[in-house]
Amino acid sequence: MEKYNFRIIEKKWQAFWEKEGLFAGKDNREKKYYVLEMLPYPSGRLHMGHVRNYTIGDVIARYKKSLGFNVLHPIGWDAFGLPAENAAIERNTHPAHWTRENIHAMRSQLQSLGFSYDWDREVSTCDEEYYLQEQRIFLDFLKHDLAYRKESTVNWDPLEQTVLANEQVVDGCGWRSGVPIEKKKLSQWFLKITDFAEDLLNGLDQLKEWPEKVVTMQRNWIGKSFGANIHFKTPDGSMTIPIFTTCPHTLFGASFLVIAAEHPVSQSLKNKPEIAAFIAECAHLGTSEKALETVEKKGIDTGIRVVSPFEPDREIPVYIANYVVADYGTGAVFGCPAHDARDFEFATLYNLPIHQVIEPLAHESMDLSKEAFLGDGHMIHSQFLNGLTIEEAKKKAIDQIESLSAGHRVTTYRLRDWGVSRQRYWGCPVPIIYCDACGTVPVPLGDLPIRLPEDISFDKPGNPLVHHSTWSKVDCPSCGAKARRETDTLDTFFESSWYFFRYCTPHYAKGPFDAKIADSWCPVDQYIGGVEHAVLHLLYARFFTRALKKCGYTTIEEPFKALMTQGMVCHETYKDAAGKWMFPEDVQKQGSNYIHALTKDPVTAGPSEKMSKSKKNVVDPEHIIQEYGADVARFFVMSDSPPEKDLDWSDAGVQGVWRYLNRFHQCVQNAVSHFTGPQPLDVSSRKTESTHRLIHKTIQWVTDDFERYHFNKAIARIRELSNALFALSPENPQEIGVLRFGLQTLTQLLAPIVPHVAEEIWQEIVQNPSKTILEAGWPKADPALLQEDTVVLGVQVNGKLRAELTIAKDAPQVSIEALVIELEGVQKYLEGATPKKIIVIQNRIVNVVI
RNA sequence: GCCCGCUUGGUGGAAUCGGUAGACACGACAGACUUAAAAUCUGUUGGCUUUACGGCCGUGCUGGUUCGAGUCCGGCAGCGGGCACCA
Repeated sequence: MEKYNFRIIEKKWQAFWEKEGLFAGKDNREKKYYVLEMLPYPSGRLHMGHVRNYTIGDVIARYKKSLGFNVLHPIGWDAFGLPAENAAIERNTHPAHWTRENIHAMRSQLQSLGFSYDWDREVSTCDEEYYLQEQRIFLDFLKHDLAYRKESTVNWDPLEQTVLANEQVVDGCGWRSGVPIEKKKLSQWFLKITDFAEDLLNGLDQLKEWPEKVVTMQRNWIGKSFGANIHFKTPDGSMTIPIFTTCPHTLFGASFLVIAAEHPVSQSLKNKPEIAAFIAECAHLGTSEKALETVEKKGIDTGIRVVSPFEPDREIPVYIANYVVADYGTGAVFGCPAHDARDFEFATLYNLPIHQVIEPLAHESMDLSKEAFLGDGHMIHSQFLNGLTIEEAKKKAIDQIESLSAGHRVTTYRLRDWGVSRQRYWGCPVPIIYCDACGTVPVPLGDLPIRLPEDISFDKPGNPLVHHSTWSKVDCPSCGAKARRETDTLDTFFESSWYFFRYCTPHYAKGPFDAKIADSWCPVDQYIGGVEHAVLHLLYARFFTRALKKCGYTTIEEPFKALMTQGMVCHETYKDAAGKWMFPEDVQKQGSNYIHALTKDPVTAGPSEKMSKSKKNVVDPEHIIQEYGADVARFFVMSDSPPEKDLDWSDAGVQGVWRYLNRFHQCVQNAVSHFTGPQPLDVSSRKTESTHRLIHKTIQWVTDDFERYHFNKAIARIRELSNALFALSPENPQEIGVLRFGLQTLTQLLAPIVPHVAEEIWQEIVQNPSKTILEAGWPKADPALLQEDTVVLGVQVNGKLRAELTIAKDAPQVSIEALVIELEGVQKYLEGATPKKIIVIQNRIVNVVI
């Protein structure tokens, strides 16, 4: 078989589409459709995860275009960030240079995959054009009381004199220095996302086209909870420690109080050496919640004793503990070991009493010598709460606390304000000036953008902006005195929180975007990206949209109407005889064993895992495109798994796709020479009649599957139709009409997935068409041909399949019952008896119960 | 640790509403073509059992609801994602 020349075809059509401007989104037109894939970080080269993400988006974009939508499908670069600085340090290059080279390489890779991007809208967040607008947004947030400054804790590497990301903290030590980290308080910029906590929570109900799991994760992240602030006092009443709890009903089970190391009471005891040492030890834990929660529980008795408002005579100890979150609630909680797992662990460690206050319901089991009881039940050993359910007891306990003036009910959110300050060079500078006389002064709009200096060095530890000899030295815009610039830059999530608006008017200079045009395109109709962004990026973008609305930039509230979270791309892992990871391309398969391609030594294959550089189980998209072409790569990533599930990369599967596309191409080559003049559909034979029906059914199935994004199923249907069409003979005059119609339809159904070869074949079948295949529209199924007049029913006896019955569609129940008991397969089990019951489900199944 | 998912043949997956488990593909095996190989084409392919017809078992494990469970409910195990400075 002659292979089709993808090298020529793909280049040819990519050039044609670009010349014709086929994929330019046209502003202010009806029937808009905005499809967007998550903003990529320019890490250097495209990986398979990108290929999958962008192919899904492109298939949707092309499908919608063929349905006649005015599609907006832009792309850009999340170009600020930590990896550029790491590269600068490790390879002695400049972050800007490294980033721009990466963008250049990745752009040409994207182009070689034939994605239908409107390249005129490309944006890079590190471009002055972009971050100028970002500084403007920041100043507006400041004006509208959405940005403020406060102290917060960071991971500090004492050797490198740098702030570390949680990712850079390994086992409590700096990843480069290996020195135990410390917590350090810094004054930083925050955005008031908590102002919108309730609104962000309520908005989730409108997101009907988001995966339920993402909505749930966001709901839990916002973490609205009802509870109480309760004042514990020292017996002499000289000191009060307020605590927050969502379990006020277990107050009679309290046997200790735990406070965070950062709590003012803890800090006030630093003069005691053992307490100071413990606080210092807690500081090595860093700021990540995971570290706090998984650390071995540890505490130290402060010597302070307090009493609960309900039991003024029972003193309980106050401990400083390493597992208390300082920023949540009041940084202090009471411990009820009988009914909280963490408190139980702590109490067991320090021999603190365990008071049961909930009596389990009959079916629940409890063993307080082994673990806390967390189930449902009724209150006991709790004076006025005895006998109540948990819910009743919560309410009554808080009422009582309020009447004693010992606290009050509160609604809290787990959500904290968003810290956007980063002590790094490669980010958007915060447009603020500090003046000794005037304080914090916003940079006047006319002075924007605050550009990053180019002459920087990473020789010294810390932020190069701080070390720069002149950059931060400015005159105060307000009084003219000597002042200094803010040297912090913005979190890169800031850039990705509004880029989808910028795409609407990517070169707009008067503001972040033209409100009228942006509102006509937004919200994004379909957003596609990794589930790892389920909370942070997506929540920040939802917050930003509300904040921008508050500042008058938009009328939109929810940025993303529908969301799809695609799975990861995985590959088998390989290790050589020495146990070192190996690239798949260096491994050969020999029978059922694997060997080293060069040395022929045996190789052990491990489980399929997410492709990662560290395990070397990566396949470079570039190689696939070189060897098989973009269409094959696109087809494979769409065919093997549903988009939201993980995809296993398989070289054999790729070859299978290559064979299929060649068969398809060959079939068309064999047929086109017979396409002469008008060739009416001849459906007089059984074969052509059933194939004709199959064509229409396939249109229907594929359309339904595309609408639901079940691309792998759509492709299975396409394959089935292909198998039927490849079996027809172009030499047979009776079959040629159906074959021609079938191939034409097949090409249209394939066009969103394999656009290059489809466009080429379209030319050959339609012969000098005036439109591209997408402009020719999407095929429509004839409803009359979708109906079948007979159905095959499964016949069960006691739930087990024993026979089949072919019968007219919608046949009446009585006639089915009569026919079914006569069937040989049923008679065999009936043995002359009458069935107890016959259950008939129309057009599906019959169950004979005996 | 907490929150959220996932688990179906040798492999990826299909089964849309509780109704015939395994569509479609990969791999494997057999055959055709070929001096031969590659490529291509045709056929078989969940497991056990039976000469055959057939029978039994089977959707991570376990218990339940139902005429009927991959699908619903309870418990358990394994794997993955997120946990606020990676993006």
